[in-house]
Amino acid sequence: MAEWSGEPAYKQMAEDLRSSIADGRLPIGSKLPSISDLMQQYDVSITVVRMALSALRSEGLIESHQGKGAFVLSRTASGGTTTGRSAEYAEIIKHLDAVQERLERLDDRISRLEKASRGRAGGD
Amino acid sequence: MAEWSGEPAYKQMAEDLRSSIADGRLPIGSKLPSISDLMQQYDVSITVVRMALSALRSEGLIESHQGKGAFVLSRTASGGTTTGRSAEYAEIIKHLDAVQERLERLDDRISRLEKASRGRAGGD
DNA sequence: GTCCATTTGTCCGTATGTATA
DNA sequence: GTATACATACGGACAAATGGA
Repeated sequence: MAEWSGEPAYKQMAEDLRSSIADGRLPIGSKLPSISDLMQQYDVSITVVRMALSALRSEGLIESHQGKGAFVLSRTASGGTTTGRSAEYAEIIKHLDAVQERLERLDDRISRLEKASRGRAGGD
Repeated sequence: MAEWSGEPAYKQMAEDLRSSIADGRLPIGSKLPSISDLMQQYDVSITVVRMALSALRSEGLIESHQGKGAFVLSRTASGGTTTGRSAEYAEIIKHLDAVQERLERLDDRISRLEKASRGRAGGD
């Protein structure tokens, strides 16, 4: 994590990943680098990586799956204390956004399966 | 944590503390036992205690302060942030969560189909 | 104000289990 | 069956904040 002071490494790392997600360098649905990769890229221990990912997970930005990896769920975090009453609206939109993205991917995968199924139907 | 199986120790511990908070054995404002105490009471490692507390912290149930301890903030996870007029909001989020869970299950079923499809394609 | 014990925060390393590819 | 990848769990070290002696 090079030299910094003031803020803990895992928070800097979380903020960095948060930025990457927000500006699209890590698009919705994309897979984050593995923990091992992140350890090397940021030159930190596995603990720091896990704490950073854990933070993003509780913010609803990513989700992790055993054996698969961590994937981007949404571009915007639910910061929580946005003082405006429209924060709730934004929160709902965020959730719906994530749902839409996931539906699109599921749609795509089902289409692929259907095509494969049709292809097999005449050949058997 | 004695003998149990099925669920990880930190989740059982979190659930136990969650219950204690919910039913008032750990009133709002009260201080939780220290990490060392919890380690002995539940007979688990410091890691498990920290994971359990971390879970409660992300739920907004407790907050921790260096040198002081961990204190109960709220009795319920969703009740603390949604005050009064946003009951509608909580309702919507609940529905959205249900949708997300159904998406997870669809994801699993599609994955299974894809695996079977790949097996037919390359296995024979 | 200083010293000291307590307590959480941060960070490091490792081992094993389990799901996925 | 092997390799990858995360989940769970263990343990320890030092720093920083707190509070009491």
